[in-house]
Amino acid sequence: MDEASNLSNQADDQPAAAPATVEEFRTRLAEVIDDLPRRLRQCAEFIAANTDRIAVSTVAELATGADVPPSALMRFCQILGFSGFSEMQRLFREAYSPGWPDYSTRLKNLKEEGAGSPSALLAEFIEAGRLSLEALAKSADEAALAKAVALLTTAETIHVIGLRRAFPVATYLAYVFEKMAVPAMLHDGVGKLDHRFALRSGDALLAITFAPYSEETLALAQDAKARGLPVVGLTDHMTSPLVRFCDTVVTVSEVDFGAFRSLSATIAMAIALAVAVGSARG
Amino acid sequence: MDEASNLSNQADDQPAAAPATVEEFRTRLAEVIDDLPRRLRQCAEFIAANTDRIAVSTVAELATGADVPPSALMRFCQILGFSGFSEMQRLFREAYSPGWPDYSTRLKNLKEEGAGSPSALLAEFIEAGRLSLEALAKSADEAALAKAVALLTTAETIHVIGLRRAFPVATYLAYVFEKMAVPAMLHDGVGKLDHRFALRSGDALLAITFAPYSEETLALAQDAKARGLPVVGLTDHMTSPLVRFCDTVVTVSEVDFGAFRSLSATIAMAIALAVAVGSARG
DNA sequence: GCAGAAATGGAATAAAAATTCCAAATCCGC
DNA sequence: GCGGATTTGGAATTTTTATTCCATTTCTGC
Repeated sequence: MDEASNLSNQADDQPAAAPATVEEFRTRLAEVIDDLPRRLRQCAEFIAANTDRIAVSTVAELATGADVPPSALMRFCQILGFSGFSEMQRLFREAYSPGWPDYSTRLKNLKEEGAGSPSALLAEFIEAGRLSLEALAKSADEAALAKAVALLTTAETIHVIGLRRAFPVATYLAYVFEKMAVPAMLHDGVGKLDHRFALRSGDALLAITFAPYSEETLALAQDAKARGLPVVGLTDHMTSPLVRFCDTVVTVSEVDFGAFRSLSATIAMAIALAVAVGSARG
Repeated sequence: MDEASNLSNQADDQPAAAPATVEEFRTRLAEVIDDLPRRLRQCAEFIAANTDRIAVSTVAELATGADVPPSALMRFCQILGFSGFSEMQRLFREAYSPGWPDYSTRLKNLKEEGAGSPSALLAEFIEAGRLSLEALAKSADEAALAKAVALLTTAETIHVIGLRRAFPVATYLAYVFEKMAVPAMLHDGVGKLDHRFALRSGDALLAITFAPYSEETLALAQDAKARGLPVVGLTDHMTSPLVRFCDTVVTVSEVDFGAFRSLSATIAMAIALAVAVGSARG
């Protein structure tokens, strides 16, 4: 085929499937950006840095911004698989979510529904989650996190335990490890089996517990410690009883609303830990 | 002055100052909405409820949405003080701020700071969580949430299902229901038992799934629906396959970073739902 | 530095959108 | 229910915007 002889690996010899989501769009953009001629790369770079303006701009405006003629921008849209600019813009217009009314106004509105209404509760939990995340951003102990990653990276199997309120965190960790092909075992307490003998030399334990601390979690951590296995703790405070069984402790404090916590910060910390371990293991 | 004798207090006798900010716009809208003839009021109401779409829609689209002819919408823009629709749209296009993060820039920064450093990852997940929570605050559908609460409040036993990525959410819901003494059953898929016959008349199902949607969750929802039980869905998009089996759907979209999502917004929504149901049941 | 291929800029054209205008319908005070 | 004023719907018009096309320039391999 003669059309196949031009350029190298991208889509001008195929029917060209247009990205259907913003995510696909970004992937496609990243794929092509490196082997694009000068003007088209200018388009790509400008678009990558101003994706948010596609929905509300005209071809001419974007072309001016990228400092290219409109026709170059049109060609760029087609290379990405769209029939033209309009089709690309439609994607962003549909995906668009408004930047206003701004967050605090909207929270106020939600709360005005009346105390105890579902909307008001939602607003409270959103707020609690956000405060927790902000607190974590300020207080995270980078050294402890780095050490935890190091310990878990060299482990053969990672054992994860977290019960009651910590259980969702443990299950999410198990999910992420699974996806990243890291050997991991979730200790879920089904059938009151503690599976303590599944912890073998060379393994490590990642224990998660918050006040009021679970007996079972503490017991497993103690056992692992006694057998000389590395133990990483994820808990709420340095005074937690878990601390004394751990080689490294990562603390996360959640702002709670009523009797329940949002878990936002805890989960953010947990994924960061898991993904860092997954990447380090290759 | 004869022009001054028509209508009462609004601007058709003045040179008509167009609102210069979104806030002024809202004030003006509130001022005029009450003494507007039928069609124009329809415009005003639709615009008030969909202000966020002005920046990304055409006259025809908005007119269709408000169920008025385009000319009515034009007149409406002029009553508000704009020369026409375009001028009004410009206000919103300029005020617009992006609803999604600028990934390419961020990913670049991350690479420069040393890819996958645990702290950098943590910062990313914190940011993703924060954005998700803000997006939830802006986009939450209060009516759907209220309806979901109502359905679950009258149910005898609440059945909760959510697998894979949704599993942490399901377990947290189960935990909250347990703490609030709400009869609930978590369908966890242990032993590949689907426990579908545990759903009895008078019960309700709360199904949680995100793309790529779990077969098992969809199957259970379908089964419940077929048997006439109320089904509440918690999913990522109105186009989710779960939607067609549900009586009410609550959607939450998470900003993801890399392949993983923070779950912050989803969990905030889930707790709000659970606590609202728990309180309503007394 | 030459031939062929690819890329580019800008003018021409097509498509889509906004805006105006006016005849018909509706409302309102008497 | 009559006459004047207001409101309405939709077709016609104008303006803006997207898209195509092609002559000119710039690369690339020899």
